[in-house]
Amino acid sequence: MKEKIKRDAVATKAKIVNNAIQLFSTKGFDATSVDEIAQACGVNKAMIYYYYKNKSGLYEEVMSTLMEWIYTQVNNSYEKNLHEPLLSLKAFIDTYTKHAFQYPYFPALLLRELSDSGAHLAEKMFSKMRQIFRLLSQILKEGEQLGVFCEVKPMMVHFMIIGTINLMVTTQALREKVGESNEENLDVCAQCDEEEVSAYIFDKIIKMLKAEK
Amino acid sequence: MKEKIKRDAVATKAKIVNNAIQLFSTKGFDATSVDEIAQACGVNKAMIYYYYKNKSGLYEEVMSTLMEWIYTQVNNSYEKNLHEPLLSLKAFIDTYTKHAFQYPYFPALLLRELSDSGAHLAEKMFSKMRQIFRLLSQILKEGEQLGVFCEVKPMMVHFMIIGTINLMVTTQALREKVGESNEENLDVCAQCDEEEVSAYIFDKIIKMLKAEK
DNA sequence: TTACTAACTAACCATTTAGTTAATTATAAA
DNA sequence: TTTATAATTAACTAAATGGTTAGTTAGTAA
Repeated sequence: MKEKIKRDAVATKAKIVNNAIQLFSTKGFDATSVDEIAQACGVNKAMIYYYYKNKSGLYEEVMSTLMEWIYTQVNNSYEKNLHEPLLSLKAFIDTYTKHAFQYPYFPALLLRELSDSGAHLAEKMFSKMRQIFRLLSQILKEGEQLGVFCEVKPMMVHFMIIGTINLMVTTQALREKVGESNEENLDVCAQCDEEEVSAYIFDKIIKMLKAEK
Repeated sequence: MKEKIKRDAVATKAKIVNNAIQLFSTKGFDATSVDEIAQACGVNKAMIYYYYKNKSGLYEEVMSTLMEWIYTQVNNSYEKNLHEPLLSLKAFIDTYTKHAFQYPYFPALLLRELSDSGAHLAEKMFSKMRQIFRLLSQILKEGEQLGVFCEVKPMMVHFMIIGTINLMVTTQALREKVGESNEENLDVCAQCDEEEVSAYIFDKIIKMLKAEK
């Protein structure tokens, strides 16, 4: 039988990325030290430099991976609802929301990167972003051609969707806290879960997209 | 006559905050060093610790100041358009957009703070955020009562507005770059300026808010 | 003129961090 | 079994950073 594996390059590398995803997407780039990542996955720090050029290299890998995941999921659900703009759009919003709730720090991370004009942003990930946007554009165009949607700026609609999700996800913990004390009658949607957020956004975006007769 | 002032505590403190605003809102918290701030305003580093408890203390001051500014401006334009939901909303969006374009890194900074559940967030600033939200809620409620707007979740509408602005501002440089090369026929709104962004968002939000008959 | 205080400086310290290196061990091919 | 190489480690460096401190001026009130 196979001896117990003491060395496994593939596994080690995977451990590094996974822990890096966890840490970067929880604390951000600067606040996460390489030592910390190494310790988190019980691997010597030098191993990180063995598998990746440097901290930024690892970071790029992390961001690319996360983006790749979104894209794959969004694309899958798109292909399941070909030429059905309403369903496609619903799936798009659902998928993005789900992913955002799973990695709540990702929006902040992304925004940070964008603020630097993509200075440290891997082109690989950058192109994935464009692909996602292209997909939504496609959905909107089809809807328009079928007379279901009115003419819009896809970029704006895209940002309305993911911008709202970003904020809902990011502020969730905060809103829950405020919701508890429930001072005044301010409704901060403290109880809103993933499905509700997704459904509400879809509902409002649809209203916005409704073709004028 | 008065001799030339060689020491001016008020001016020095002001210099520190102003440069800190500039740097923090351009590079973020971690990427900005205290030495850097001191150098930027030609003041000895120790002075920063003389006037502020520590780096975080200065940061809190900066964030509070920025929030205060938005609130004041938003509130002013609100009071100029009392009981005119449409005008109030327009002013709200205009003001927020203007501020965001002026401090393009602020959205990222804010999102970062929110991600930490406001761990490092000064309560002072936190309450300003709630005040801004309360103001929008008020506008929406009035619109509803006057039969101009339909019933909505203010929190969601709020996030749709500022979430979109955030992303438009943050990605501006990037979109301009992509717009130049203009590969494919993707419209990334590369030419959109402050006014256009503001107007488009207003237009779409209004459509979303239109009362059903 | 003296005494006092607020404003300011230069130098330093302790700690953290990204990144390196030289040595060591496991593994698989010869 | 030997050997080459891929994987791994401990220990290190150099630079940067937040924060401190001892001491110095400039302004002011008695």
